[in-house]
Amino acid sequence: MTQQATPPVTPADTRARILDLAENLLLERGFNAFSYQHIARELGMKPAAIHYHYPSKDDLGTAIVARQLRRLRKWRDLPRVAELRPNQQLEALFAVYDTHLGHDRRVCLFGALAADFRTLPAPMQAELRTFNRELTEWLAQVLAVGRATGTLRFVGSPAAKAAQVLTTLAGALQVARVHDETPFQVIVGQLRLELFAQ
Amino acid sequence: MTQQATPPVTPADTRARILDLAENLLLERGFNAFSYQHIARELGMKPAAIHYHYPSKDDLGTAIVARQLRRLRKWRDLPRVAELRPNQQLEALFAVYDTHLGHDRRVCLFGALAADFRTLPAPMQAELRTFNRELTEWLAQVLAVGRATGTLRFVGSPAAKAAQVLTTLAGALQVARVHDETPFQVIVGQLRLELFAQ
DNA sequence: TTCTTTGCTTACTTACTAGTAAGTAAAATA
DNA sequence: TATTTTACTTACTAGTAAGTAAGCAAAGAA
Repeated sequence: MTQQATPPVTPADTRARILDLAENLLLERGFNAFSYQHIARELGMKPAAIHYHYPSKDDLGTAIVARQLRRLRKWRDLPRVAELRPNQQLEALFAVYDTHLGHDRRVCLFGALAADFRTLPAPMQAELRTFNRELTEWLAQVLAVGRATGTLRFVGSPAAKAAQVLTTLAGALQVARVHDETPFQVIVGQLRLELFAQ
Repeated sequence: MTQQATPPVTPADTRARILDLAENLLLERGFNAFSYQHIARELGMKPAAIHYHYPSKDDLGTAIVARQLRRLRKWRDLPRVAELRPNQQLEALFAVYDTHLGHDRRVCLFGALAADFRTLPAPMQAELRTFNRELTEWLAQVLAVGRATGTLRFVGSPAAKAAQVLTTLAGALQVARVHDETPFQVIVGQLRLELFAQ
């Protein structure tokens, strides 16, 4: 076997890889069901090495949510997304949730943390609240414009509809985990049927 | 202080009280965030006493879900529920979820277990699948009759709508936990607005 | 070239986890 | 009344959790 030309793992890489692995474990098993040992083993390191980068599990958990919040803001403001018409923006949102299915039926961040919410460190709770609030506000705006321009259809206030749709999407990924992909597709199909005009 | 005339705690009581406490802890903190010690402390007993009644945590967890399944079947078949008209049956379902809010914003069984699903013992997973399936089938029937008799209104298949509504309700309790009661009321209000004809 | 910082490992502590085995007092049964 | 069963406690095992402190090799900076 000749030596593999794998690029060297820089310190910054390690920090990011820890965060990636932790996020994966969080979305697959929940915050209280993964440990520094799980991460360390997959990285071929010792648990203490993880503590070097993220001193406490609180820090690590908070970093995961903070990164997702940064990603949300970035995604939302991407020209590719921001310049779409409302019905296409909604379809783009569905696509994000659909992606989770492909990744071993991972639930979304909110769905992963809501049940264990009271056992989470306070900064993590705060970040998750902000995450959910900003996402809901964004969707409410999308829905409002969509209805005004005739590409989307619903009754009630955009804010209420946005809260309902996001809640349904988070729940749909959970149902997919418990059963299989089918109920997720059925539920999102129902959302499409109701929301898209014509 | 004169002696209190508290009724004696019978063995059967203890078993039920353990199950009650465990269910409470499960719905408040998640399956992986409570231990036999938590239960024992609140009962004024030693953890080993809990093992006497429920040898393993798997047994205890499975017993919780099995009891909820029995309760669902009992509730569903209650004359007080079974003899209602579909729109009233739906309102009765909403009332059950509303009750959770009053109990310290407990999430529902499904919402409590879905995220950690992969870390659950197999028998617990099986019971939860049955629970969710039976509840969905019941609601699908309610919706089908409701639409046929003109008291409920929706597009698409009753099965798809039932899956969507239940998913939304489970998610709404999770949102209530992360924020406060308001989003739950908003979401259920939206469901009422859409489902109840006129 | 020396000094400092970085990114770890080794070795450890404290606390908690599920679970077991043996003993015991009281109640139920024969 | 003697025996067994019930419902525990005490005392333990073995494993895992988060977290810390000290040491160390390599890289970077002075």
